[in-house]
Amino acid sequence: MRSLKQIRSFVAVFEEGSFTAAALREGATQSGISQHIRHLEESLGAELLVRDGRGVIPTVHGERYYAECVAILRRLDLAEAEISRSSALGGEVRIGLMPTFTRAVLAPTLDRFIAVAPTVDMRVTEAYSGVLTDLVRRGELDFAVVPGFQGAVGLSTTLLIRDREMLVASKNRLGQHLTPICLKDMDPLKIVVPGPQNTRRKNIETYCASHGVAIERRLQLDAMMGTLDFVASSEWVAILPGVMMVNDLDGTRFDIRPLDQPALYSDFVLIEPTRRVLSPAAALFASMLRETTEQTITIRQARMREA
Amino acid sequence: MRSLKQIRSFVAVFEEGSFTAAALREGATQSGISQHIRHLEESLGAELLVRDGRGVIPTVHGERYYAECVAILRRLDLAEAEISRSSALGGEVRIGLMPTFTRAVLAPTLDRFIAVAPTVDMRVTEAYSGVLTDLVRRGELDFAVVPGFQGAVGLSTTLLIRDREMLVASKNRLGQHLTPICLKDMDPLKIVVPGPQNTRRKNIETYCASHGVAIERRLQLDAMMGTLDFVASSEWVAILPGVMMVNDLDGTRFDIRPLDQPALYSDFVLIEPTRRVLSPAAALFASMLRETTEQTITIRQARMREA
DNA sequence: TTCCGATATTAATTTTTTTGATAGATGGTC
DNA sequence: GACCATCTATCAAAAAAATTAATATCGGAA
Repeated sequence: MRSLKQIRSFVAVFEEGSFTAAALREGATQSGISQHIRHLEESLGAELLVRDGRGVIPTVHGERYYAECVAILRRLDLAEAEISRSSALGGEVRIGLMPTFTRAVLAPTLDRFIAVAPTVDMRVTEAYSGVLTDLVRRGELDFAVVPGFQGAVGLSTTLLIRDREMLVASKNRLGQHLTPICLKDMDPLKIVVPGPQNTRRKNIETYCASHGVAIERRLQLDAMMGTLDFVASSEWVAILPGVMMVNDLDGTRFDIRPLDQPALYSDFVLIEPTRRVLSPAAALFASMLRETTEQTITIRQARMREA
Repeated sequence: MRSLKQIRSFVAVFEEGSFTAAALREGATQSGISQHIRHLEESLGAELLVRDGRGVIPTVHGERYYAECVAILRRLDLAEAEISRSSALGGEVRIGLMPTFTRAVLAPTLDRFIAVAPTVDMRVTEAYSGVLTDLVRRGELDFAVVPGFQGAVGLSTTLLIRDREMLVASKNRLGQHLTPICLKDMDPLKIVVPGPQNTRRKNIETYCASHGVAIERRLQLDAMMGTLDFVASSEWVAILPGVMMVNDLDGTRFDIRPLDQPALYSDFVLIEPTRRVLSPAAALFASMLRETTEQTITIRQARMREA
């Protein structure tokens, strides 16, 4: 007979592309997962997954069945959420944020959230988008905020915010703090960039290449704190999302100028496992995070108009 | 942890209104059902059913959860149907029909069906609507055709056919075979009727009462074959759905005249368990049954125009 | 070929489910 | 109001199913 465990196992294998990874995610053994899938296939009388030496590939049946299974799991989660956690703010909220968000908008969001939901057990993980995406897919995080991208199996994506990229340098190195700048006027650049696995790296390279911005030297730093510290004390510059620089708008430490002609925008999306539904507390935190970020941007725009 | 068995048990209890009945339907023991419901309620942290001495009554949570559960089971059934019995006509089809349908339209439908689906294991149950409804709800029949009525928990209803009621008497007793008749012109009636539990009984009584048709004597027969036989050999009459009289349109055995001023119509609906999806074979049989019945009515209308 | 990284298989173990028996509760009835 | 019929709850034993750990097997890449 069919069971939810079998279905959850299948969904996990489908999304992870491997029995072993699915076992890890489900807190089970590879052997157990293997048997679940076998029983499922037997009882359906059809192959769902083709095993090749390096993992699994879904069959046509598998694709269709997966779509239904995810929808079913989600619906079940929703039905149960409506009953169990009926609008009560409680339990735990586990979220993942990139340094972009932890630097400036996390703290004020947490302040507001904790005031409203004092009993919630809050856990924030700081990491880069690849790690966060994995954690969300594996169900270890309720949601994460990552750069906009072209989806992933098993994840639902919602645009959280669109923010402008800034050229950041140490104080008095750029001048005209908070006024728009055309990057081409500044080249050749000595620029600090994240590693090639980082989504923003590609955006930056593409922007420079297509607008003829010459780069004199690149320094690859995958440490956000390190980048800021280094930029603050050197002649190097960095291109960073505006949202992380709210606390430096006073110009005492950095010169910050929005890229212009053309402006460069970055999307940040909220990702969550499709098979689950956000708890009320998690949903509240997400909406507070959006609000705080939007306020941040509004404040910056006001300052920019002054400047 | 939650399981499909628990959910199926809950759906069964909800629909049957009793643990004991649910156990019977699920082929389990009352004890097992009881424990499933308890675990479900524990894991949801909410009561779903209130136990009173004569069965159970759902709570508000129970109502909502039930609706979701049925939808989920149905969706799962659909997903699996798409894979397993992917459009192949096979397996078994178990249907329930009242004598109204078995008398004349079953045979030609079966002829056509068997020709198209020779490998299907076909099982027909003849019974009255109450029994058929129970059998469908308990999942022992794929579908049944019963008089139109106001739904039942867990059953989906589709109108199959609307048919005209006929006054039936032995040959030459009414005269003007196949021409419309106003029942009031014939009263007082000596009429054979089904028992009060029969849906059509109520329709007949209501019709007579509201159109001032006097009934001299009633004879209650819950045997359709017996009714016909008795009517054929006596001065008693009966009011019967036209669909069961197709083979007697030639007038050699009965005088048959449609009720008129006003005409009396009866609805027949197809009922199936909401939680399941009709197999392709069952769906095919249902559509053939409808076609045959419609042809039957068309033939009768042609004959009536001739008369 | 050989190795590496997968999945499959198997038998023992653990956990869960199911059962049968019984107790308890409730409403209807005389 | 006691009795009766008909429910559900509980519990411990039995049965069934899931899970594990160890190991076999398979398929591709170097």
